[in-house]
Amino acid sequence: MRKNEIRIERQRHRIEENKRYILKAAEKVFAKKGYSLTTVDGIAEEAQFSKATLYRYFKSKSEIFFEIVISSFEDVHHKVNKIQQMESSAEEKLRELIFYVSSFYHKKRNLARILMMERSVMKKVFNLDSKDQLFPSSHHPKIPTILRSRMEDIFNIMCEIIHEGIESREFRKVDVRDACFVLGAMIRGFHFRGPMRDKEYSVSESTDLLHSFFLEGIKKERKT
Amino acid sequence: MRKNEIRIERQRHRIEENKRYILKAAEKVFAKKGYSLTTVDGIAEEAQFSKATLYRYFKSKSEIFFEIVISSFEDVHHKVNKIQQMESSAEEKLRELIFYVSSFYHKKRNLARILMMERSVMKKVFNLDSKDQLFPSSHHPKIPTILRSRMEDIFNIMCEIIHEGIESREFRKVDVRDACFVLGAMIRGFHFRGPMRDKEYSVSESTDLLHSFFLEGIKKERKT
Amino acid sequence: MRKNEIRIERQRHRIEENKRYILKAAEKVFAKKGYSLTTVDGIAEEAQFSKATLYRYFKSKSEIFFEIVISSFEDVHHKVNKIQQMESSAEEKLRELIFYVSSFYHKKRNLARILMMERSVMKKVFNLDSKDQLFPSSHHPKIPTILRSRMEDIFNIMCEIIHEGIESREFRKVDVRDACFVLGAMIRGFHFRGPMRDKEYSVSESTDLLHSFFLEGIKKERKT
Amino acid sequence: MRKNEIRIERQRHRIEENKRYILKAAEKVFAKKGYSLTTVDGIAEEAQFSKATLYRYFKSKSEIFFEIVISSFEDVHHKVNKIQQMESSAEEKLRELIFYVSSFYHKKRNLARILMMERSVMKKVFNLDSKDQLFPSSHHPKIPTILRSRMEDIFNIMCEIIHEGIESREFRKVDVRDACFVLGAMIRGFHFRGPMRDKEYSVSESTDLLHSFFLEGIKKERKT
DNA sequence: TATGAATGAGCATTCATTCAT
DNA sequence: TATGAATGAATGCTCATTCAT
Repeated sequence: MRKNEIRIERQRHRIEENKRYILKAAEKVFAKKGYSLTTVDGIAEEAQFSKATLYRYFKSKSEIFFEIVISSFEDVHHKVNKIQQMESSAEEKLRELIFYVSSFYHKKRNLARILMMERSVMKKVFNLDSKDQLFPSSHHPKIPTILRSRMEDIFNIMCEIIHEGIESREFRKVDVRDACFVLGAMIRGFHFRGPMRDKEYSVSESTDLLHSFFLEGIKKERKT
Repeated sequence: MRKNEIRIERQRHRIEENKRYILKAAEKVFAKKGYSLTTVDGIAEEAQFSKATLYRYFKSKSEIFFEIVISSFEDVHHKVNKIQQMESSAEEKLRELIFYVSSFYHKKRNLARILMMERSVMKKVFNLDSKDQLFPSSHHPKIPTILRSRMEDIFNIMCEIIHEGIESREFRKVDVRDACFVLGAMIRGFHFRGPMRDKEYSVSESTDLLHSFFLEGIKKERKT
Repeated sequence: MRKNEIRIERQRHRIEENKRYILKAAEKVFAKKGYSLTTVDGIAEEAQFSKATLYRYFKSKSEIFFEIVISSFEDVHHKVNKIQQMESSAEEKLRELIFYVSSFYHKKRNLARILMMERSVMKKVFNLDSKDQLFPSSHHPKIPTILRSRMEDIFNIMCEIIHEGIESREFRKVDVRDACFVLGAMIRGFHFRGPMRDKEYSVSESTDLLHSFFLEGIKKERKT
Repeated sequence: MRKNEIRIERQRHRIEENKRYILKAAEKVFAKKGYSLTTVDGIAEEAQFSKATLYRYFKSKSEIFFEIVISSFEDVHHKVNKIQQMESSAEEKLRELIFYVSSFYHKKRNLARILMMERSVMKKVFNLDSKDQLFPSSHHPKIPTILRSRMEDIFNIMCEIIHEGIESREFRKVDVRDACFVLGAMIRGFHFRGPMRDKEYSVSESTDLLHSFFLEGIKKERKT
């Protein structure tokens, strides 16, 4: 039966691989076109599979999108966790965090854009979109729940880092959550710059910039 | 003939009024549904005009959207200009600016979202998007140009304010454009918070928060 | 305002006419192909409208079908009612009834076939097909209810006629409903003859046949 | 080689068994869903074989259906033949016949429904339906012929029984074929009752009912 | 032999846009 | 001028059937 096991294993592997491949292609297209303008045909073409084949691997366009999003969030979560476990000053960790989130946004800019910005679409796509009540536990059962919990995890780690900084007197006594929101906002806002900004910042440039501003503000130091 | 002129004037007026009315309705719908999910039927229904009538006033769905965006930018530009002309400290102006932009985002959140985020849609909508090359210079010929110039104006005023602050030694010697980008990012990012943040901030709360962080950073003051 | 009224009236009329026209075309196609094999494209082609236009007049393929069915039933109900009000012997009425139902089946054979035979399709199409719970009172709200009540009306009239015959001692003392079922079955079965019977009966031939068999049976009369 | 023969025999046997098994599963699904709504996937799942495997045993969805139908007809033919060979009065035989056909319809109701009713489907399935002319004589070459001849056999036996009854003066002098059609119609119609009849009849109840009505009619006996 | 994988051809439905009155 | 009517072009999704192993 060994043989059989191996074959099954190999098959599972191939399926996984194909899925990954499709997701990669899909991500490309989603990133280029946003959610609504992305057609399953388009994904299929990019992935060089037939449309019908995509439907063998995924139940729907929205599931494809969901898988992409989720897997990105897993990555972030993983990485952020690691940062938190580093043995360094809060400032150092913060820098690392900014760097990582920045590079994440840099790479996944368009994906994040969709997620955060095509909100009404996302609602239609993810939520208990009425239809899902018909096929109760088909689809990912609690799509938004998973997402939300991943997001919260990440957010909490950010909070912890800032908290540590305050404890160690590296940082001012600020409201941790407020600070966290602001930091998140800065990074996010910096990478979603709308169509205006012409200057391009590399990830490390933007990290420096954001890190410095978040730490120091722009106010001239008071002598105290 | 006088009479005729008056009538024409009256008509022009009515047309303007209708247009404004339609735009208002459209904005409501766009804000609720985003660009892709908004249908011309939907706008027509909201405006209580027939779809065909909309097409008498506007060339296309995208033009409607464009008009809305442009007019919003006019408003911002106007207001920002006013702030710049205030007789106050840079810090004061900055506060005012943050407050205004915040409340703008607050009100026009969803519109801005669309603008900044459904980028590929925007490209399709505004640019010489293949199709348009077939009907060259139909549509608003240089749609993005107008937009861009408005944006630049606004951006420049922000820069000036920060510049003044540096001159007056209220602010550190930072790169003006960098600071501007960061400030913009903070405000923008703060209002596009994605689906996670649960806490709601009023406009003045968020103004306080952002103003304070942008000025002071979170680093504990050095004694120097 | 007269003019306006007239115009509106005329429009309503045109709409009605178009609807009827489409329904007629659709009935033709449904009759030829059955429900599942009928495509909206097919109907559109038969009606010489664009597919999209059909959707202006009807919400869905199933609604089109439903309208056809309902209107047929209205006809039958109307006619059957009339027969019941005739001043004749039960036997006479019965004859009339058989004749009418026969000719109905003759004309609408294929439609009836669909209705009675593509049962699982019908279920999917008519019933609270989950989806309808989303658009609660859109669509015909109680599609099967209307149908059922029409059917019951018709059935009840049949019962009455047989009942009268028994009262007037034209007929044996049989269970009214049983007799009704059998009569219905005879007519129905006679016209849905499957692919085997080669002999063609005209409506009056079949009426004679069924009437005579239903009245007399095939048993040789007993002297009693 | 004997051994080889045995092995081949065994294989043939296994193939037969699998086929039967698949057909049984398919019948279940067809009965539940009708022809159009039945998917090959569904059959495969019910039969616990892979879809591709079904295609090793049968050329197409329609062939599967055909096999089911044919085998049902073989059964009927066999049984009807037996009834005809009974040593009893025509009335007795008739009763038996009605009982058997009734129970057949009762069991195979949905199958028969498909066969008789989804006619256009059947045409598409069985006949030289345009497509088949491209692959001439692939598929069962004369599918409907086999069917037709089975049907005729059965019909003829029915005729004989009625004929005997007339000869033996049990029955009136009616046209044998007419009577046969009517009888068939009664049974058929009684079991395809459309969606209206609420009362459920057991096979023997319905046999009694039909037998009695077919023999006696509903007319009150004349004293003569 | 048995089967997982792949797909072409369709299908119901939607929507921005044009046209005729 | 205002609008009801009409539609071409898509779009997400399905399914019978074939292929490669």
